[in-house]
Amino acid sequence: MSHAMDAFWSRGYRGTSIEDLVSGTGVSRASLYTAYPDKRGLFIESIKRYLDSIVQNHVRRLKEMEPASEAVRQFFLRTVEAPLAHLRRGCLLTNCAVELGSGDKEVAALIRQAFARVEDVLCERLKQAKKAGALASGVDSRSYARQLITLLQGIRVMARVGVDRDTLRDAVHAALASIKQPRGRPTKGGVKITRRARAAQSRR
Amino acid sequence: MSHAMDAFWSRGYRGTSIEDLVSGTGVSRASLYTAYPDKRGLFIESIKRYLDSIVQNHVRRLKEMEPASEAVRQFFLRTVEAPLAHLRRGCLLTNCAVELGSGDKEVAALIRQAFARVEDVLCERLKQAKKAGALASGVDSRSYARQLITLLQGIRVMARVGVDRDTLRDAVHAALASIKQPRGRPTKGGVKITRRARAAQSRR
DNA sequence: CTCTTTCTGGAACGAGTGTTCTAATTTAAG
DNA sequence: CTTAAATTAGAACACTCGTTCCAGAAAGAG
Repeated sequence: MSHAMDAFWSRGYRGTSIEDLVSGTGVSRASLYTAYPDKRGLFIESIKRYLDSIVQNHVRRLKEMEPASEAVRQFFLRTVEAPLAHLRRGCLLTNCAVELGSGDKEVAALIRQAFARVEDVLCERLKQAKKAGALASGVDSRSYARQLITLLQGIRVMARVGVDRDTLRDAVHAALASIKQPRGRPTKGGVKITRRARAAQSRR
Repeated sequence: MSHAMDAFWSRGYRGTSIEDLVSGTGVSRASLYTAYPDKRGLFIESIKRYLDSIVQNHVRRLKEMEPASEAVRQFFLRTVEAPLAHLRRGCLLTNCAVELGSGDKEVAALIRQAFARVEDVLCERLKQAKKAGALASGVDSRSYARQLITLLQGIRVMARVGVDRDTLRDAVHAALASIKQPRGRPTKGGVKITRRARAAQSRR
């Protein structure tokens, strides 16, 4: 159920009641409990749905874009330049990670696994970027990937309490300093930001 | 109330009930409500207590240690080498930031303000480190500070779901790569890690 | 049509929530 | 001691929570 995912995403696990899910969608209480064993079961299914849609989408773009250095760069720029509502909502995985911690082992494992997957893809692309000369040869791809995915979680936290977009932009640009920027402004699939659009997004 | 702070820290705002606070300490329901207007009031007071004790302590060490480059380095090493229980518990501010988002404006402002304060101190010390030649002159102190405090939030998220300590260590070392390390191993107040202690801490 | 299955709204349940109130008990002051 | 203030345990209140149950409506199959 997509509405369940949205609810958990916006209001968290404890913050979302069965009533919210029932009234927010056409499904009845009874048939909800025939489809899923309990709230937690529905929650886990929502996480998996999130992984297969939102996360999968980001990963795909990260994997497919060329050159690799630009794929990595855009991966973070898209995050930090996202609409304000998206920034405030954060990431379902990040939110769950903090709310539930490692108390629920199944959920924790699911989240760790997703983090590891993104780290792997980042690492792979960083290696390619290094081979292409867009990344200093002294940089360890694995460590750098780990740094970046940790930074991503931090961005999600900061954005959620309303830290200025400029602060997040600064953090990202500093972290991406080791990646050499291409000559012209990127346009093919890249995030092209006009001054007008930028001003509109920064508004809070 | 120190016990309230601990409870909110470990189990979050929604996860902590008045009953938890009453049974966990010697105070009665009635006198709790004479001391604080409601649960939220007590919660805010707990956050302030956290700021004045835990955060203040970390900031003090960050400000006082010499040289500045080592102060910054140790600030992050202490975090990542902390006992496992501490890592799992995370940071009260990070946890609250994610759990409550920017819904509660007073809480959100309190947290943003704390983040900004740490950022400022980090920035100040980075400037000193640069002047001392321990930081490349091309690095912008403000941006770097923002990168580091964002990374810190990320560490808190990752640690909470049980991501390997090695991963976090890697992330930190990569992020601190721009800071030149001193000649000998630091001992005066620094975190000295024997191989035995390291093995014990990494265990999970 | 009938029969069977699936789904519905809504009642009901027991437990837990934050908060208020009362009455008894402890503590401190004069 | 007496008197007054503070603090206690615990009942009570008005919810909300997740979950189960049930009578009826809808839908599909034969």
